[in-house]
This record gives sequence, structure tokens and C-alpha cells, in this order.
Amino acid sequence: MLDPKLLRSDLTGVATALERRGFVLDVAAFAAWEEQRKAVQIESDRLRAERNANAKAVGHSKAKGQDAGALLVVGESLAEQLQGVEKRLEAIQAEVSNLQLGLPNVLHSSVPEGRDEAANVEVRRCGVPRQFEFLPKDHVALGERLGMDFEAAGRISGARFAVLTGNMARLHRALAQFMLNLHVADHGYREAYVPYLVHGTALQGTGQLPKFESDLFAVRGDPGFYLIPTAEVPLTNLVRDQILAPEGLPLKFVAHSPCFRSEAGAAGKDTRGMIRQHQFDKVELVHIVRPEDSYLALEELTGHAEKVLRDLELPYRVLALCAGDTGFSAAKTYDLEVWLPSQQRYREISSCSNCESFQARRLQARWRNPATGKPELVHTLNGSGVAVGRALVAVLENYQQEDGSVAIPSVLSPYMGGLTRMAST
RNA sequence: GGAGAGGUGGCCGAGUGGUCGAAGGCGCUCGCCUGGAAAGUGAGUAACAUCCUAAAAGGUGUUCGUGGGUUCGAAUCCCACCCUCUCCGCCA
Repeated sequence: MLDPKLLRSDLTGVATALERRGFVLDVAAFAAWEEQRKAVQIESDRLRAERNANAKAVGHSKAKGQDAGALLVVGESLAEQLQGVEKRLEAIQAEVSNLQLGLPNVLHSSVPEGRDEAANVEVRRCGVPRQFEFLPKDHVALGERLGMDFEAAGRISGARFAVLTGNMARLHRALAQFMLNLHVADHGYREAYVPYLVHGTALQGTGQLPKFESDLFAVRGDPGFYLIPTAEVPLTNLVRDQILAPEGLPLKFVAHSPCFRSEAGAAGKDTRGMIRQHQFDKVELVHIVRPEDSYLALEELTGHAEKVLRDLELPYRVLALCAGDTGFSAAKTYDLEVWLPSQQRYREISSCSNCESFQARRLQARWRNPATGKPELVHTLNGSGVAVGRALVAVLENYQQEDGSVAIPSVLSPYMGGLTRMAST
């Protein structure tokens, strides 16, 4: 959510800033609602103050044993007036809040201009794609003999699911373990185990609700839950409604979790293989930082995700997402893309964002700034460190041998009981 | 799932219809005392919204788990829900 004070004081400035994303803010409608809100709230505050004073007078009068009959009549009429005004105020505030929750974050000045992914800017490239002596297979073809089973998954759950067995399942687990250990041991993260079912409030805090409900799986029951689309949701919500001590910052959390996405808008996209699934695993990184540190933290966090790919010796590149391609809650985002030989191109494997105070405001996540002594909003960042399913795909494809076996990256070997090559399940 | 107890400020805890944003304590901040510290002692110490303002100051409102209700007036009475604890049942 954007700062409501900013929306009042510089609405056209905000509208101009959001235009960069291609987002159109209806300035006139917004201003009209705001004007109404102000008028009705002033009236409501006035009536309440009057009612409070009157009620107090009744108390004093009764204490002295005087007749308070006249005051009671006044009070009755005030209560009646208040009821109507409060109802109107409530309706207006709901409308204003709805409008506010629909506004995306304002972009950082360093975000490149552009409408869509074609305008994303490559920041750097690491590693050189391997030259194959043979025609490289894709992970589906490779996985067929090595324990990746889409047919079985289809029987159980339908499209966009995978079953892994044997060494393939183990390699998947090895990747997650390796990433967790790296971030905990070398990058100073605190490991967290978090709920995979969350309520709507948590999702509103991180920005998925109310606007993107169709991307989520809702679970029936009372109370209803949503399946998390990323561990960013529970991890960032760890600081909801908290006032953090300055010496406790930054907080750095890492969690391995499954992620669940309806992929409602992705019909026909990446239908083959494990690239786009309803359920996939991810190791997620979250930083809670002082506002002045957040852009340094974004570089740091992105570097931590990159280290995973470097240790796995996978070629990748880093993109600065352009204005039109940056997500709703983010002020700035770097995507990491890993090389996939079968597609002869780089594919997203991590997304690292600085949300500044956008999520913190929705979460009421604050810290006590020693400079002012006041609670102020923190900045939140999140990034994949990295997507496990896609990392598995990248390892299979980049480490494949001509005979259809797959070499195990040396950093994963210890997690595979010393195995260096996967030839069968 | 059944029975019971409870949810009050950064923390503990008093408060059963009016003068309660809330006693007392702890913690914290500033001062006094001290060579310095501890002890002692004095003062201060919630958040949010909104109005006015360049800002500060200030005004008003809201907040005692959450939402509704009763009342001129609710931390206090009524209803629903959520959460925590104890016991029982079931279970990994």
C-alpha cells in the first residue's frame, strides 16, 4: 500500500509515477472520494465529541443528585445523528481503502523504462553455456529414464504436477538441502519452518490479496485458508504488527517450502515438463531492514541467490526488470535466469525484489527509529534462493551426457551419498 | 471433539456502567546523589486516525483479543467468533 498521506498531498505525482508501469490512476474519482471522506469524518468526529461531553455531563449531574432529564434527551438525539453519519463514513472508508489496496508500488528511479519483458535490461552474465557434441535433450526426455514421471502425476492430480522417484527425488531433495545450508552457514540467514496454509489477512499483507485471488488455491473449510504461493507470505508476515528493536535489524530468514499456484493466466504456456507447475518447491529469502539499507540489501540478497547458481556451476544472467514487468508489490526487481540448453535460452529461476515500505504498511511492520524515537515502517525484501524445481531442470539439462545419464554437480554429491553420475533410478 | 480458566499498555498486573487511556510494579529515558557504579531519589514514558500547520506545538476521535448489540455513556453488561492455558478423548 502507498502512503495515504502521499496520496492526499500529491495525488497527481503518484499518478504520474504509476504511469511508468502502464497503470492508470483515476485522479478525479480518487480526489472526489477523499473529499467526501474528509467532510464526513470531520462531522462524525464533531458529533462524537459532543456526545462524549454530554455523557460526561450526565455523570456529573447524577453524582450531584441533580435531574439529568434534559441532558438525556440531548444525548438521545446525538446518538441518533451519529448512527447515520457513522454508517456513511464506514461506507466511504471502505471504498477509499479498496481503491488504495488496488494501487501497485511506486517504482524506484533506477528501474528501466519499458512496457514488457522485452525491455528488461541485462545487468551481467555469469558462466558460459556448454557446447554440446550432441543434440541436448530436454529434462522431460532425460527424466523419463531417471525417475521423473508426469504420467503418474496426471493420474493422481492431472496436468502441471510431477512425480519424482528414486535418485531424481533425492536430487530434488539434495538441491533444497544444499541451498538451505548455504544460506544458513555462509550468508547468515535464520532458518524457518512456516505454515503452508494461511488466512487472507496474511496474503493482503504481502500484496497477493485482494487483487490476485485468482492466482491462488483456496482451501474449503471453516475458517477458509489459502495455500501459500511462496514462502514469502509466511516469512514476511513474521513481523506483522511488530515494533522491532533497531539492534535486531536486519532480520534475514530462509525457508524451504512448497508453493502452490493456480497458473490461471498461463493456459497453454510451458505445458511440457516441470517449468510451470501447480506445486513446486522453493527456497525463499526474506530480509527485514531499516529503510536506508534496503537497496544495499537488494544487491546482497540477489548475490546470495546467484551464489547458488555459481556453486552449481550453472550459466545464468541477471536482469533488471523494466517498469512494465515489475510486480505489484515491488519497487525494484532483479530476475535471475538460468541457461536451458534444450530451449537455447535463459529462463527465470529467481526473482529478487525490494518492496520498500509497501508490504510493511499493509502489515504494520515497524521498527523504533532511535533518531526519532518513533515507530516507523521497515522495508521488506524477498527473493528465491532459488526455485528448486527449475534448478532440477537446469541441472539435468546442463549436466546431461550423450548416453542420457546426468552428472551430479560436485557440491551436491555429498547430499547424494557420494554419487557423481545418475544413470538410472 | 468435551469440560473449565483466561486474553488490559514494551512486560507483569489492578480495575464489574460515568471523574478510566486506565492504579501499582518492572523495564526504559532524563535529572539528582557518587571519584565512578550499584543502591536510593525526582520527573517522564502507548499506538493509530484525523484536523490545523512549512514544520513543531496543539485540537478532536479511536483503541482494554476481534466483530456486533444494549445504553445518554461500555475495559466493565449481552451475543458471536478468534487465540492461549489446564484436564479428558482422539491422534503423528
